[in-house]
Amino acid sequence: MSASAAKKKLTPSLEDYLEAILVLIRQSRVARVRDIAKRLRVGMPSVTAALKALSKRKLVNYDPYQVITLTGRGREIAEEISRRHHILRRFLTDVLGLDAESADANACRMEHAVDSVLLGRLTSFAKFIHSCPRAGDQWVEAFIKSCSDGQNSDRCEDCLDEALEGFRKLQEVK
Amino acid sequence: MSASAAKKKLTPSLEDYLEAILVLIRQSRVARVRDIAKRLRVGMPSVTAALKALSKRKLVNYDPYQVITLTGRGREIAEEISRRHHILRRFLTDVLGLDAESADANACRMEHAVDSVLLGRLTSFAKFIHSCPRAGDQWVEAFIKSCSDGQNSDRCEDCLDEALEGFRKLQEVK
DNA sequence: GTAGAATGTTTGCTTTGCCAAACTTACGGC
DNA sequence: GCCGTAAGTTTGGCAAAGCAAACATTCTAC
Repeated sequence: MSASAAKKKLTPSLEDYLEAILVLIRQSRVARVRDIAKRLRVGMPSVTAALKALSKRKLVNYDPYQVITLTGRGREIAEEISRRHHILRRFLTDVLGLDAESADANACRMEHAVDSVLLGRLTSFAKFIHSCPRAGDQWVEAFIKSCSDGQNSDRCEDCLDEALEGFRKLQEVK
Repeated sequence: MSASAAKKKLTPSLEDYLEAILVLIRQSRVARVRDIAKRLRVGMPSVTAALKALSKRKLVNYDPYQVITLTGRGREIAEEISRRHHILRRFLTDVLGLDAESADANACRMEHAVDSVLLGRLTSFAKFIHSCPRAGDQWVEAFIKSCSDGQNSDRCEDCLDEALEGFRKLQEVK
């Protein structure tokens, strides 16, 4: 009904632009068309078009040839997207043991696909692993090692011993 | 340079069509335009267009008004996509404890975003959890419970005891 | 302070994906 | 066997996203 300019849901592409602008501003105080283009691997005309679209939605302040800034709402949204990216990337590196580059590339694509429930679960799971006595950092490392070793767990017993010892200490404390 | 019709990478949209066709064929032996449209929540003209595109790539056998079948290559690709979907959905339900509907919706969107390395990690991780003495099914259940309980781990000690007992048995066996 | 390079924008075109309306084909009931 | 409806297709249109080439502006180096 109301064809108002503002609040419709963003496309993945526009989300990418918004996120890129935020990152560049954080990095170097300003976002330039050239840098946005390079970062997203698109041509400058595409950036201009995107800026107009974002401007129409009141998410960036855009005047031709002028400095690009985010509006309040634009910054909010960009930060939400950035947060998603960050959570995903951390999960991929810290839990699944992907290398930084691969994690970032996957996070970049996944950030438009996961809903907030799933995102919450990923966060909880990472926290749970970290704090649960049955798991913990060494346990995650054992998993990651088992991946790069090709096959798994020759050292399952050592790991178990380690865990047992940890547990005993934990129980003695109480 | 060869502008050959066949092997270019599929768009997410075409992947969806291919997967839908496979699912419908599995379900009821034939795929009809109507059912594909309903499944993907698009209009029938979109389906016709997609079928032509897939036909041009030799992934489906398409003649107007005729029965739709997959070619060998088409089936291969469709099964690969279906496999991705399945792995993702299982991870989301079995490890992160999402409900079936939410898991499916997320898997549906994620299947176009994750690369094969990540997919492999998800598989390995699920297997690792399942078979590692420090984790196992009860451990996963404890996580999922901690999610629905709002906050976590009153019963951390019980869980620990359980784990300890399991370990002792395991070590006695050897 | 001005010319050339760098940056940004416009124009016009392409592709992909979707839809509604109009048209065509096929099938089931009589 | 033919007729109407359901299924499928075509046509024409729209929006998003991209690019190259041409044009405009700004900056920088002299």
